[in-house]
This record gives sequence, C-alpha cells and structure tokens, in this order.
Amino acid sequence: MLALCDCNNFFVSCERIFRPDLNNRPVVVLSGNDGCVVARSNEVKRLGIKMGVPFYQIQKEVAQYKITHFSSNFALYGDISGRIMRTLSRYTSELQQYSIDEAFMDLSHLPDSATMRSQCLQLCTDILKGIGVPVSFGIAPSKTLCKIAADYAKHYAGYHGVCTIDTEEKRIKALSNIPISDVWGIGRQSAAKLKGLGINTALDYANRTEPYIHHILHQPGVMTWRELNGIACIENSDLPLKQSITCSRTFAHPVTNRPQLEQALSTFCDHVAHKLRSQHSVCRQMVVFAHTSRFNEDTRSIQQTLTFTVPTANTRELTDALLRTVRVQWQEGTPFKRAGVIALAIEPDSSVQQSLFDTRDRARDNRLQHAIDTINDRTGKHSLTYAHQLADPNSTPLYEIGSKSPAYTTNIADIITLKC
DNA sequence: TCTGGGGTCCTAGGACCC
DNA sequence: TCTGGGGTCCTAGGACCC
Repeated sequence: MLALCDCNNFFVSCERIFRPDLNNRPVVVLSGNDGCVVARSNEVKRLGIKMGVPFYQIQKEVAQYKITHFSSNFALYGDISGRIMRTLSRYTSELQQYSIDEAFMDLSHLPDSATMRSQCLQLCTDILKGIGVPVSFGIAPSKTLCKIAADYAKHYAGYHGVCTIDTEEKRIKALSNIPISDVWGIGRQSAAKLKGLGINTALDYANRTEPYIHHILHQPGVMTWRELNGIACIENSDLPLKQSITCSRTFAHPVTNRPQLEQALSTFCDHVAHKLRSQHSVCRQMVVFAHTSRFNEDTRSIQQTLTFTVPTANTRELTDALLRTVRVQWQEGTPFKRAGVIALAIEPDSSVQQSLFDTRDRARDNRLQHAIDTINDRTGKHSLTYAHQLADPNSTPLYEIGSKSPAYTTNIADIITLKC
C-alpha cells in the first residue's frame, strides 16, 4: 500500500503561515508577471474562479469580494515544501517527492490499514501544528488510486484528511463517483474522446478491456487503466539527472531591441548553466528560443538547437554560442514576448567524451568558472556576473511583480519581528 | 492593454544502416 | 516496365502533469 500526501491550496497555505489574518478569507497567488491565477483558497474556488485564468479577467471579483493577491514567492514555497518532505520522510523508508506539494510514501512496513490511517492522521496534525500547512492523504494500492483517495479526503470533512481505498467494494464506489476528466493521466483531449465513446466515469474506464483501451489511448492509457484496477505500474522514478533544464520568461512588454533580448537570454543561460553544474552535469545540446505572443495570429520566432562536440556547463561557452544565434536570426522590429533557454542531452560531468579537434582550453575555462562560483557562493548569488547579463532572471526590467511576500524563512533580512 | 513556468513520456515519420 | 526487408536513431510535436 502507498499513501499520497497532498498539501491543500499549497501556495496560499504558505502565504497564510505568516498572515494568519487571511485564514477563511479569499486569497490567490499569481504566476510570473502577475499574469494568471496559479493557486486559490477554498473561498476563491467557491466563487467559481478557475485555475489558470488571466488575472485581468477577474478584476471585478477581486474588488467585489476583497480577494487578497500575492505574486509567487518560490523561495518561501520551496523552503516550506522541504520542511514538509523532511517530516514525511521520518514515517517511511521510501519517500518519492512528486511535485513541490505532493509526495508518495511506501507504507508496506505497516501491518494493516487501520495503522496506516492513524499514522497519516498523526501526520496531518503534526504538519499543521509544526509547519502551519493543512495536508490530505490518500491511501491505496496504486498511485492513481491514491490520487483519487486524496481527492475524497480533501473534499469531504468526514474523512478528517485521510481516505483509504483498501477493498474492492470501496474501489468500485470511489471510481463510480469520479468523472473521467478528473483522473490523473487523463487530460482534456483524452477526456473528450472518451466521453464520445460513452466513458464518463473512472469506473466506466476501468471496466473496459485492456486491448480496447490500448486501441483508443495507446500505452499511457493502459498504464492508467491498470492503476485504476489496483495494479501498481507507475514506477518510482528516483530522480537521476534531470533530462532537461529550462529557464524562460514571458516579458511584461514585448522586446524589439536586440541588446535587451541578448541580456535576458544570457541571464537565462547562466541560470541554466548554474543548475547543470550544481547537479554535476554537462549538456550536449541547448535550445535557444524567442517568440512573439502566442495569442496573436502572426507568430514569428527565433529558434535554434545548438550542439556541442564536447558537452559543457560553462556559462561563457554556452552564452557565446547563444549570442551568435541571436545575431544571425535577429528580426528587426519583431515584438518578442517570450524567450528562454533549454539544456538537453544532459550527462554526468565525470565522464565527458573529449574531442580530438577541440580548440578550447577547458582546464582554464573551468578554473575561471569555478572561481566565479566560489565567489558567488561566499558573497551571495549574482554578486559576480558577466557584463552582458542581468543579476537574476526575475530582475529583468521587462518583468513586473506586484505584491510579493517577504522571504520569511530564507532571508535573514526578512525574518519576522515579535513584539511581546 | 493585460494570457506562467518547469517538467516527463510517447509516437510518427524521416534519415540512415546493411 | 520492373525497384526488398529488417533494423536503429533522431526529431518534432502532442499530451500530460503540477
């Protein structure tokens, strides 16, 4: 048996830790540039405000219901997430963090479902009291069933935060009440297709034959089908190296000036290169892109996949290649709205294939890079950067942030003061 | 006027090999 | 006029996740 721990309204709950006055009041957290709603409190969900709506479209409701809004504060959310994961890991030998606010726990060491339930209830209390975030648990034999159980736990107060699917009877009852579109792994496209075939609930889906499901939704659909039937088949991917690392931003105002785009892209590139180095890896390919708004009819773009004969994570080498691309493909007058850098073909830096025809002095490059990293580790991120880049990806003048909460738990200057 | 960011996996089709 | 069969690898694009 497995358990899924899912934080309730995670980003909103993080903001409320330090703003208890916002409990039971409507709160949203916004994406970059304060563009879209990415987290909602229960009060906001009840108003019918959907996940992902552009913020400007709900201004009326914001004023009418006095909705408090925050720009996203990932330093805070990441730190709170880490605290929750550490607490969970004390209760299981195997914890698989699935996202910033979710993790699967292996419970096979516990004797029966009553014990599993009581441990999860204890965790709900501990995490709420010790960290300040409400969480829910779903206990079941497969991950997809855990997701469904956690859904029930979240929406029906009677479960007190923990729902278990441990018998055939409970499984059938649970599946019969879940619309197919709410099943983990079934997205919009597949849901529409299935509805057309008369499959409306999770139970309808689970009751079809495996070859039929394969015919409709191929291999990924079959995985979901097995999981719904209680056969665990989604592996524990114990996060080896990341397969790709992206840094991209949508600009508040379109960029038509080449130095500005180059400045933004070099900054993203440095961020990606730094991430590569921090996981002791290098990349053989890098994608550079910039495109116009996807909401316009006439879309134009700069896009290039760069391949390196010797894989690298050196900021200077990657940036040089990137800037050459931008200079070749630059389109005067094009309003670029979004740009980014993606590292691909990532490998460990311990076993890099060298090239006979390499002309770079890599030992020297690495010494310089190492010196820069050491200075930044000691004196703070971005204290030493290349002249053509910005301090950090979020500091671009093209990026606008409205109301970000302090980094209460990760910046000494932002620590709260208590007056007794 | 204003529409996020970071990932994974699968598939089809093209290029290539003998 | 007629033009094989069996592979692998890479890439772009789609679908999905939070």
